[in-house]
Amino acid sequence: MTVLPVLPSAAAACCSPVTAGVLDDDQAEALARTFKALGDPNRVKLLSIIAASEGREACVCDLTEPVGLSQPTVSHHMKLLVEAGLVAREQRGRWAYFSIVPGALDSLAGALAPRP
Amino acid sequence: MTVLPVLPSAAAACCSPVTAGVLDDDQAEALARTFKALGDPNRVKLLSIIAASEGREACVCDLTEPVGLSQPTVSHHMKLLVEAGLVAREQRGRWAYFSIVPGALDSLAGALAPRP
DNA sequence: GAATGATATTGACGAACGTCGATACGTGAC
DNA sequence: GTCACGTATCGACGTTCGTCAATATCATTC
Repeated sequence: MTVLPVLPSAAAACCSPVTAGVLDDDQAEALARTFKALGDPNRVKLLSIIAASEGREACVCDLTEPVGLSQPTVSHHMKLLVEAGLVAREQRGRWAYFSIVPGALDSLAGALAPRP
Repeated sequence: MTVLPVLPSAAAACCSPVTAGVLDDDQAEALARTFKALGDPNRVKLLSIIAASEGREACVCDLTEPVGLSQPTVSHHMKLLVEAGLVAREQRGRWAYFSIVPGALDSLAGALAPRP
Protein backbone atom coordinates (compact mmCIF):
# COMPACT_ATOMS: atom_id res chain seq x y z
CA MET A 1 0.00 0.00 0.00
CA THR A 2 0.86 3.63 -0.05
CA VAL A 3 2.75 5.83 2.32
CA LEU A 4 0.88 6.10 5.58
CA PRO A 5 -0.88 9.45 5.78
CA VAL A 6 0.04 11.99 8.40
CA LEU A 7 -2.41 11.98 11.26
CA PRO A 8 -4.30 15.26 11.40
CA SER A 9 -4.07 15.60 15.17
CA ALA A 10 -1.25 18.10 15.08
CA ALA A 11 -2.51 19.89 12.02
CA ALA A 12 -5.79 20.50 13.79
CA ALA A 13 -3.87 22.26 16.52
CA CYS A 14 -2.83 24.95 14.11
CA CYS A 15 -5.96 27.03 14.48
CA SER A 16 -6.83 27.10 18.14
CA PRO A 17 -4.48 29.56 19.80
CA VAL A 18 -4.04 29.10 23.51
CA THR A 19 -4.44 32.77 24.26
CA ALA A 20 -7.45 33.51 22.10
CA GLY A 21 -10.22 32.25 24.33
CA VAL A 22 -11.05 29.24 26.43
CA LEU A 23 -10.26 26.07 24.54
CA ASP A 24 -12.81 23.31 24.44
CA ASP A 25 -11.88 19.80 25.46
CA ASP A 26 -11.05 18.60 21.97
CA GLN A 27 -8.79 21.53 21.20
CA ALA A 28 -6.98 21.21 24.53
CA GLU A 29 -6.62 17.48 23.99
CA ALA A 30 -5.17 17.89 20.52
CA LEU A 31 -2.71 20.53 21.60
CA ALA A 32 -1.62 18.58 24.68
CA ARG A 33 -1.06 15.46 22.60
CA THR A 34 1.32 17.31 20.33
CA PHE A 35 3.13 18.97 23.22
CA LYS A 36 3.44 15.64 24.98
CA ALA A 37 5.29 14.34 21.95
CA LEU A 38 7.79 17.15 22.52
CA GLY A 39 7.91 16.51 26.25
CA ASP A 40 10.89 14.19 26.15
CA PRO A 41 14.44 15.51 25.76
CA ASN A 42 15.44 12.66 23.49
CA ARG A 43 12.56 13.35 21.12
CA VAL A 44 13.41 17.05 21.02
CA LYS A 45 16.97 16.13 20.22
CA LEU A 46 15.90 13.65 17.55
CA LEU A 47 13.87 16.40 15.95
CA SER A 48 16.82 18.76 15.93
CA ILE A 49 19.10 16.10 14.50
CA ILE A 50 16.71 15.49 11.63
CA ALA A 51 16.40 19.22 10.99
CA ALA A 52 20.18 19.57 10.94
CA SER A 53 20.78 16.58 8.69
CA GLU A 54 21.62 16.65 5.01
CA GLY A 55 18.42 17.03 3.06
CA ARG A 56 16.59 17.46 6.35
CA GLU A 57 16.00 13.74 6.67
CA ALA A 58 17.59 10.89 8.55
CA CYS A 59 17.19 7.18 9.11
CA VAL A 60 17.14 5.39 12.44
CA CYS A 61 20.72 4.30 11.89
CA ASP A 62 21.76 7.97 11.89
CA LEU A 63 19.78 8.72 15.04
CA THR A 64 20.73 5.92 17.39
CA GLU A 65 24.27 6.99 18.12
CA PRO A 66 23.74 10.73 18.80
CA VAL A 67 21.09 10.14 21.45
CA GLY A 68 22.77 7.09 22.95
CA LEU A 69 19.65 4.96 22.98
CA SER A 70 18.97 1.48 21.71
CA GLN A 71 17.52 0.99 18.27
CA PRO A 72 14.09 -0.16 19.54
CA THR A 73 13.85 2.88 21.78
CA VAL A 74 14.68 5.28 18.96
CA SER A 75 12.15 3.51 16.77
CA HIS A 76 9.57 3.95 19.49
CA HIS A 77 10.27 7.66 19.84
CA MET A 78 10.07 8.15 16.10
CA LYS A 79 6.71 6.42 16.04
CA LEU A 80 5.40 8.88 18.60
CA LEU A 81 6.72 11.83 16.61
CA VAL A 82 5.08 10.48 13.47
CA GLU A 83 1.78 9.90 15.26
CA ALA A 84 1.94 13.46 16.56
CA GLY A 85 2.16 14.69 12.98
CA LEU A 86 5.53 16.30 13.53
CA VAL A 87 7.60 13.85 11.49
CA ALA A 88 6.95 11.96 8.28
CA ARG A 89 8.24 8.48 7.56
CA GLU A 90 9.21 7.33 4.10
CA GLN A 91 10.51 3.90 3.24
CA ARG A 92 13.23 3.95 0.60
CA GLY A 93 14.77 0.59 -0.04
CA ARG A 94 15.96 -0.93 3.17
CA TRP A 95 15.99 2.33 5.05
CA ALA A 96 13.21 4.38 6.58
CA TYR A 97 13.79 8.09 6.21
CA PHE A 98 12.29 10.54 8.65
CA SER A 99 11.70 14.18 7.89
CA ILE A 100 10.02 17.05 9.65
CA VAL A 101 6.50 17.69 8.37
CA PRO A 102 6.58 21.09 6.66
CA GLY A 103 4.61 23.61 8.63
CA ALA A 104 3.97 21.39 11.61
CA LEU A 105 6.25 23.28 13.96
CA ASP A 106 5.05 26.60 12.56
CA SER A 107 1.45 25.64 13.22
CA LEU A 108 2.31 24.71 16.76
CA ALA A 109 4.18 27.95 17.23
CA GLY A 110 1.13 29.75 15.93
CA ALA A 111 -1.00 28.09 18.58
CA LEU A 112 1.37 29.40 21.23
CA ALA A 113 1.88 32.91 19.94
CA PRO A 114 -0.56 33.85 17.18
CA ARG A 115 0.80 36.34 14.71
CA PRO A 116 -1.41 39.42 14.22
CA MET B 1 10.35 36.75 51.80
CA THR B 2 9.65 38.15 48.38
CA VAL B 3 7.72 36.82 45.48
CA LEU B 4 9.31 33.64 44.27
CA PRO B 5 11.33 34.32 41.16
CA VAL B 6 10.43 32.72 37.88
CA LEU B 7 12.61 29.77 37.13
CA PRO B 8 14.76 30.45 34.11
CA SER B 9 14.20 27.03 32.58
CA ALA B 10 11.61 28.23 30.11
CA ALA B 11 13.31 31.50 29.44
CA ALA B 12 16.48 29.67 28.56
CA ALA B 13 14.52 27.83 25.93
CA CYS B 14 13.96 31.03 24.04
CA CYS B 15 17.27 30.96 22.22
CA SER B 16 17.82 27.42 21.11
CA PRO B 17 15.59 26.80 18.10
CA VAL B 18 14.83 23.18 17.39
CA THR B 19 15.56 23.50 13.71
CA ALA B 20 18.78 25.50 13.88
CA GLY B 21 21.24 22.74 14.61
CA VAL B 22 21.62 19.76 16.89
CA LEU B 23 20.65 20.71 20.43
CA ASP B 24 22.94 19.73 23.27
CA ASP B 25 21.59 17.82 26.23
CA ASP B 26 20.88 20.86 28.37
CA GLN B 27 18.99 22.68 25.65
CA ALA B 28 16.93 19.60 24.82
CA GLU B 29 16.23 19.04 28.50
CA ALA B 30 15.09 22.61 29.06
CA LEU B 31 12.83 22.60 26.04
CA ALA B 32 11.34 19.22 26.86
CA ARG B 33 10.62 20.32 30.42
CA THR B 34 8.60 23.25 29.17
CA PHE B 35 6.77 21.18 26.59
CA LYS B 36 6.01 18.56 29.20
CA ALA B 37 4.25 21.23 31.22
CA LEU B 38 2.01 21.76 28.20
CA GLY B 39 1.56 18.04 27.66
CA ASP B 40 -1.61 17.73 29.69
CA PRO B 41 -4.98 18.84 28.32
CA ASN B 42 -6.08 20.27 31.64
CA ARG B 43 -2.99 22.44 31.90
CA VAL B 44 -3.49 23.70 28.36
CA LYS B 45 -7.05 24.54 29.23
CA LEU B 46 -6.03 26.25 32.45
CA LEU B 47 -3.62 28.38 30.47
CA SER B 48 -6.32 29.39 28.02
CA ILE B 49 -8.74 30.19 30.82
CA ILE B 50 -6.22 32.52 32.43
CA ALA B 51 -5.50 34.18 29.11
CA ALA B 52 -9.21 34.70 28.51
CA SER B 53 -9.95 36.03 31.98
CA GLU B 54 -10.51 39.63 32.96
CA GLY B 55 -7.14 41.27 33.42
CA ARG B 56 -5.50 38.10 32.14
CA GLU B 57 -5.31 36.64 35.63
CA ALA B 58 -7.31 34.16 37.66
CA CYS B 59 -7.33 32.53 41.07
CA VAL B 60 -7.70 28.83 41.77
CA CYS B 61 -11.32 29.38 42.70
CA ASP B 62 -11.99 30.54 39.14
CA LEU B 63 -10.17 27.58 37.63
CA THR B 64 -11.57 24.62 39.51
CA GLU B 65 -15.03 24.58 38.03
CA PRO B 66 -14.20 24.98 34.31
CA VAL B 67 -11.81 22.03 34.25
CA GLY B 68 -13.88 19.86 36.58
CA LEU B 69 -10.99 18.90 38.82
CA SER B 70 -10.54 19.02 42.56
CA GLN B 71 -8.88 22.02 44.18
CA PRO B 72 -5.69 20.15 45.11
CA THR B 73 -5.33 18.87 41.57
CA VAL B 74 -5.73 22.33 40.08
CA SER B 75 -3.22 23.65 42.58
CA HIS B 76 -0.81 20.93 41.54
CA HIS B 77 -1.18 21.75 37.85
CA MET B 78 -0.66 25.45 38.55
CA LYS B 79 2.50 24.67 40.42
CA LEU B 80 3.86 22.81 37.42
CA LEU B 81 2.99 25.70 35.12
CA VAL B 82 4.73 28.13 37.47
CA GLU B 83 7.81 25.93 37.70
CA ALA B 84 7.89 25.76 33.92
CA GLY B 85 8.06 29.53 33.82
CA LEU B 86 4.83 29.83 31.89
CA VAL B 87 2.69 31.25 34.66
CA ALA B 88 3.39 33.70 37.48
CA ARG B 89 1.83 33.46 40.89
CA GLU B 90 1.01 36.53 42.97
CA GLN B 91 -0.52 36.48 46.41
CA ARG B 92 -3.03 39.27 46.95
CA GLY B 93 -4.84 39.03 50.22
CA ARG B 94 -6.38 35.64 50.64
CA TRP B 95 -6.25 34.85 46.98
CA ALA B 96 -3.43 33.70 44.75
CA TYR B 97 -3.62 35.19 41.30
CA PHE B 98 -2.08 33.46 38.35
CA SER B 99 -1.10 35.19 35.15
CA ILE B 100 0.72 34.19 32.01
CA VAL B 101 4.35 35.24 32.04
CA PRO B 102 4.74 37.88 29.33
CA GLY B 103 6.79 36.55 26.47
CA ALA B 104 7.00 33.00 27.73
CA LEU B 105 4.74 31.55 25.07
CA ASP B 106 6.35 33.73 22.44
CA SER B 107 9.79 32.48 23.40
CA LEU B 108 8.59 28.93 23.18
CA ALA B 109 7.02 29.62 19.81
CA GLY B 110 10.32 31.09 18.71
CA ALA B 111 12.08 27.88 19.64
CA LEU B 112 9.67 25.96 17.43
CA ALA B 113 9.61 28.26 14.44
CA PRO B 114 12.32 30.94 14.53
CA ARG B 115 11.34 34.13 12.80
CA PRO B 116 13.89 35.30 10.23
C1' DG C 1 -5.94 35.43 70.66
C1' DA C 2 -9.84 32.11 67.87
C1' DA C 3 -12.35 31.29 63.73
C1' DT C 4 -12.99 31.35 58.83
C1' DG C 5 -11.77 30.98 54.08
C1' DA C 6 -8.40 30.19 50.10
C1' DT C 7 -4.66 27.66 48.77
C1' DA C 8 -0.73 24.26 49.33
C1' DT C 9 1.15 19.92 50.76
C1' DT C 10 1.00 15.02 51.89
C1' DG C 11 0.13 10.19 51.04
C1' DA C 12 -1.84 6.93 48.33
C1' DC C 13 -3.54 4.76 44.17
C1' DG C 14 -3.88 3.20 39.21
C1' DA C 15 -2.33 4.59 34.64
C1' DA C 16 0.98 5.99 31.45
C1' DC C 17 5.82 6.52 30.17
C1' DG C 18 10.82 5.40 28.87
C1' DT C 19 13.87 1.90 28.39
C1' DC C 20 15.79 -2.45 27.12
C1' DG C 21 16.55 -7.42 25.24
C1' DA C 22 14.50 -10.68 22.38
C1' DT C 23 12.11 -11.41 18.47
C1' DA C 24 9.37 -10.64 14.23
C1' DC C 25 8.86 -8.17 9.92
C1' DG C 26 10.43 -6.26 5.22
C1' DT C 27 13.64 -5.41 1.75
C1' DG C 28 17.50 -6.17 -1.28
C1' DA C 29 21.42 -9.30 -2.54
C1' DC C 30 22.89 -13.75 -3.55
C1' DG D 1 14.57 -19.93 -2.56
C1' DT D 2 18.25 -18.31 1.53
C1' DC D 3 20.87 -14.92 3.70
C1' DA D 4 22.02 -10.42 5.63
C1' DC D 5 20.57 -6.06 7.06
C1' DG D 6 17.54 -2.20 8.75
C1' DT D 7 13.56 -1.44 11.25
C1' DA D 8 9.32 -2.48 13.99
C1' DT D 9 6.88 -4.95 17.56
C1' DC D 10 6.52 -7.50 21.90
C1' DG D 11 7.03 -8.28 26.87
C1' DA D 12 8.88 -6.82 30.88
C1' DC D 13 10.78 -3.70 34.22
C1' DG D 14 11.22 0.58 37.17
C1' DT D 15 9.83 5.39 37.05
C1' DT D 16 6.94 9.20 36.48
C1' DC D 17 2.35 11.17 36.10
C1' DG D 18 -2.57 12.59 37.22
C1' DT D 19 -5.90 12.31 40.51
C1' DC D 20 -8.14 12.45 44.92
C1' DA D 21 -9.26 12.75 50.17
C1' DA D 22 -7.23 14.31 54.20
C1' DT D 23 -4.55 17.57 56.25
C1' DA D 24 -1.57 21.57 56.81
C1' DT D 25 -0.40 26.42 55.91
C1' DC D 26 -1.24 31.24 55.41
C1' DA D 27 -3.96 35.59 55.46
C1' DT D 28 -8.02 37.98 57.02
C1' DT D 29 -11.74 38.95 60.19
C1' DC D 30 -13.67 38.88 64.51
